[in-house]
Amino acid sequence: MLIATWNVNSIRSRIEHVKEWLIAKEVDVLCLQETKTEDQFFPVEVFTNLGYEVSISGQKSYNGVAIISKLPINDVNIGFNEIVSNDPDSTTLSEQKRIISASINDIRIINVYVPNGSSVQSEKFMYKQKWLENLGIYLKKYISNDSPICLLGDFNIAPEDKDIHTPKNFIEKVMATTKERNLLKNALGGKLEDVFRIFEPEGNNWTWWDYRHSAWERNKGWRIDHIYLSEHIISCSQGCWIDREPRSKVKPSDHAPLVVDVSWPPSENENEFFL
DNA sequence: ATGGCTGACGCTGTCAGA
Repeated sequence: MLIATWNVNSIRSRIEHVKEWLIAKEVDVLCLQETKTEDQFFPVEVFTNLGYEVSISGQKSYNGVAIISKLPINDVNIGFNEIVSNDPDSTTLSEQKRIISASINDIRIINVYVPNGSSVQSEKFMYKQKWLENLGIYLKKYISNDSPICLLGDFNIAPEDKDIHTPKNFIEKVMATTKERNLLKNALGGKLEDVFRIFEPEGNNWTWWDYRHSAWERNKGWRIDHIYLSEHIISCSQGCWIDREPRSKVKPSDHAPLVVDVSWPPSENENEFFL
């Protein structure tokens, strides 16, 4: 089972890239961020024609998340409200369309587009911090249920210095601050693991290259898109990789897709082994 | 080399992203 995340920077601008990629790579579940369109304009039929189901939460111009799945999509949650209902911030934090989750193949797939934060002095950085705190409350509900969880998306955070091409240029800058790194770590509750780092423990792996300064040509990137798995699935993961091919195209998204391969559900024999 | 691209909106500029 292949599960992927991709910030496409406008689904309507990127539809041909996404379609070609899905056909070529045979991904089962694709989570998109920055779709940048209202639900009524999302090109749903492109995906249903390929045999996928689609769940979307979009808005005009900014943000927007979607789940595209070959397997049935059940029990969809949009925004924070349904899960974090007692927090007054959760309503405000749900106005920007940045989180959608669903049950697919008995895995809780949680697709997030974490706010960028702009700069550490800005209001937007406060918003990012509140958003991450709310994500922690949201995740706690599923973690306490003992649900298999796949949390994935654009986190707009480099978890470690080795996730930045030139870390000395970005010390305590947005996406690299101790504050947001700790907020993300706390939100994960010690229960979700960054699966890419299991297979690629060294540095020099990027998922985002700035459009400016020929960052792609010079391979100056950041690793800000991640997939986090709960212990149920982490033991079933067969590989995790960044697919750089779509980033090399003409008029690309500034992000590349990140893919995880999981053997799920675990086979009977594997269950016996764990018993 | 990180203020120097890209997309949306809607109009020839402005906002936001990261």
